[in-house]
Amino acid sequence: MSKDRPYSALVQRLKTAGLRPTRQRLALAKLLFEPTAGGDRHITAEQLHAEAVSESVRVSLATVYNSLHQFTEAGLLREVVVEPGRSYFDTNVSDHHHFYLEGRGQLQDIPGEQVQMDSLPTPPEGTRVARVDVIIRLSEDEEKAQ
Amino acid sequence: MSKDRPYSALVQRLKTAGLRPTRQRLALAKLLFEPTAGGDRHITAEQLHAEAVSESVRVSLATVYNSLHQFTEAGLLREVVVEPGRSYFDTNVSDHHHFYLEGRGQLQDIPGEQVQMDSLPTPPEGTRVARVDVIIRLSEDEEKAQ
DNA sequence: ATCACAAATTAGAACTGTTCTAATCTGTTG
DNA sequence: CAACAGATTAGAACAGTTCTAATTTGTGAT
Repeated sequence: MSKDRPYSALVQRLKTAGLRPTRQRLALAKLLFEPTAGGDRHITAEQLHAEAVSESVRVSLATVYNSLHQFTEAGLLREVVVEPGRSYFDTNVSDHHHFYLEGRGQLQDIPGEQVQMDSLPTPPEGTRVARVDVIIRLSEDEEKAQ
Repeated sequence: MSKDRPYSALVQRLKTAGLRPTRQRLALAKLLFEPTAGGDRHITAEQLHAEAVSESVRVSLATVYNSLHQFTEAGLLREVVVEPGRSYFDTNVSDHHHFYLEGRGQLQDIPGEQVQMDSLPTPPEGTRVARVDVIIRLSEDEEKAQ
């Protein structure tokens, strides 16, 4: 009875998204949405899989990919593309943008308000804006001068 | 004598970039920077290779990749990442941003002035801004309503 | 509880775009 | 035109992701 109490919020979240709360999805959701050290996460499929394995959650890489895409479709995650051949998934689905630290392959949220753009151009005929991505690419600052 | 006259500008451009003007590089540069129907290009390595082959330019895919990267390093091209597992190369290296038509995988330039952002956030300690990428993702507009 | 079935998971193969390797060829300089 | 660094090449290798077909699991009805 008390055994599955702590999961009930996540179970609900999955059900609402139309996803059966399986052992694997639950475990992944827990890793994604209940990080020990609070804050939003930016994680790749392989990282998440490694994390799951290291916490003795038995789940295949294929399921990690499936789940990440399902969560994304359900609006629980957002996919961020910053380098070719690797997708990041962001647990922060609110309106915001990113710093990307090129050397480290590290993403960091920028709160939405901190990037304001006036005058978005009007999209071409027959299209509408689906999303605006702003990526501020950072380099490690070698020069400590001044 | 007059035979290689038309190439001299490109030859010069390659030399200036520290690249030997080989047959392959010259042919690729021609395809990239002298498009028949003017305007800037957004092209992937495989597209460029296909184009070269279809114009009977004998060049390997490896060389296309090498050249694209060398051109990029030399500042003749700019790499644009909009979807995982595929890199686009943009012949427009001036300060500007992009529309990306998701369905078609098509990129389109937005002149720099048309996207103005006030208040760029200050980058984290020890880093500096290398570049700012703005990608306006578009969907095909199904609804013609109103 | 148990059944029946759709849905989910799985291992591993397959696939895609890219990079690497080691052999061959080519542009440049003297 | 010789010599050699630099460039090109085919094909293998690689990384990340998706697919496939067999197996397992969650759910709703009984």
